[in-house]
Amino acid sequence: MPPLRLEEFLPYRLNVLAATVSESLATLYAERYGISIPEWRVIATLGQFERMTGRDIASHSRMHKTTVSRAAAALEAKGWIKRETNRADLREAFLTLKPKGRAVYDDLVPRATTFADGLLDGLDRQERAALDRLIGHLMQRARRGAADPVPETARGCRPRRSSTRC
Amino acid sequence: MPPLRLEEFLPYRLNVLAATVSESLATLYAERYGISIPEWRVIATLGQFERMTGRDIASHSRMHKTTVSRAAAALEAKGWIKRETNRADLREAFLTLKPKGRAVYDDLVPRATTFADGLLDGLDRQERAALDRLIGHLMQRARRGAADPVPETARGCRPRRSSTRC
DNA sequence: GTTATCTAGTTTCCTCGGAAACCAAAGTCA
DNA sequence: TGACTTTGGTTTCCGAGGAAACTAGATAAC
Repeated sequence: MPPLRLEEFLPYRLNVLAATVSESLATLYAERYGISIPEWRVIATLGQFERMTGRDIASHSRMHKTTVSRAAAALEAKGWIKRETNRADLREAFLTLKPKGRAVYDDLVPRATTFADGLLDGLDRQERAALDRLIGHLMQRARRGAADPVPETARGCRPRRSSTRC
Repeated sequence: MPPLRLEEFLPYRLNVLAATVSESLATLYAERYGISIPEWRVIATLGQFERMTGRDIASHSRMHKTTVSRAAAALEAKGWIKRETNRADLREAFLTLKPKGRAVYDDLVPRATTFADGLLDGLDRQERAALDRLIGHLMQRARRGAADPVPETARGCRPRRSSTRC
């Protein structure tokens, strides 16, 4: 049996890549405003949609609801976002950016965009399109549990854990 | 200024992709042997190189040395790996798989390979080659700090943290 | 040779964030 | 109406792992 070469193993490579990119990008958020990535994601989501409940932010940004809850609490404490209880459903609250939060968003977005552009630098249109499609493809496969033959009954409560993946 | 669409933001997509893939794959390791990903990486590295020091495992698998230390301790406690102090340098120890560890490796490798193949399923040769090159390209750009114009002096001690990235 | 620096590896401390429990408000069904 | 369930959100608890401190051995400088 040929040994597995870890450095060529796709899940491993994807993970190292994502970690490297994130590490580099997190520096940008952290060193300018001292915000965490969950906080950035909440800001980014609110910047994009104006007004959202925690539940919707969680589903759109693919974060755990507790993560969103904590990030939102931190942002509210800083006075960057506003929380308004929904009169029609008292369980939930609409979150919106306050001017200070909007200012942070407006400052970070071009930097984030520049960063992402830097990653793509040197790739032509076809390659960028290919990247786009490939990520979509892999995402879809990964979501379907890839090659796992696990019956439906065993699904639905995957163990979540670990930041160092693969 | 156009708002940033988080779901199209490359670092975010890479991170969600890596997280999804890892989550799915981690199930495979965990449900068969109850091992963590750091443990898997140590096993995979030793399966590939036979005999390595903790330092080398850390650098090859891109894990923090404390993570390797703990994973190795756990594997040693299970009797899956053997630790032999290097007589020529008493600080370090060579790690090797013991038969039980080798058996786990031999069982997991084909499953991991099948999983990775499942991700690539439906892609032709060109697309697979493109994926390979694109990951390499992005990796290289990300490592160079992408588009950050930060002077050299400020580098070298990036803040590390957070598993939910971007 | 002795002192200072460096390095492999472990341990301690602390933060992050997921799981599970929990709370309060809806929704459902009799 | 009242029990049971479901859902948005928070809190409590705990495990993972990075930072920093530490140990012990190696290397360099003098």
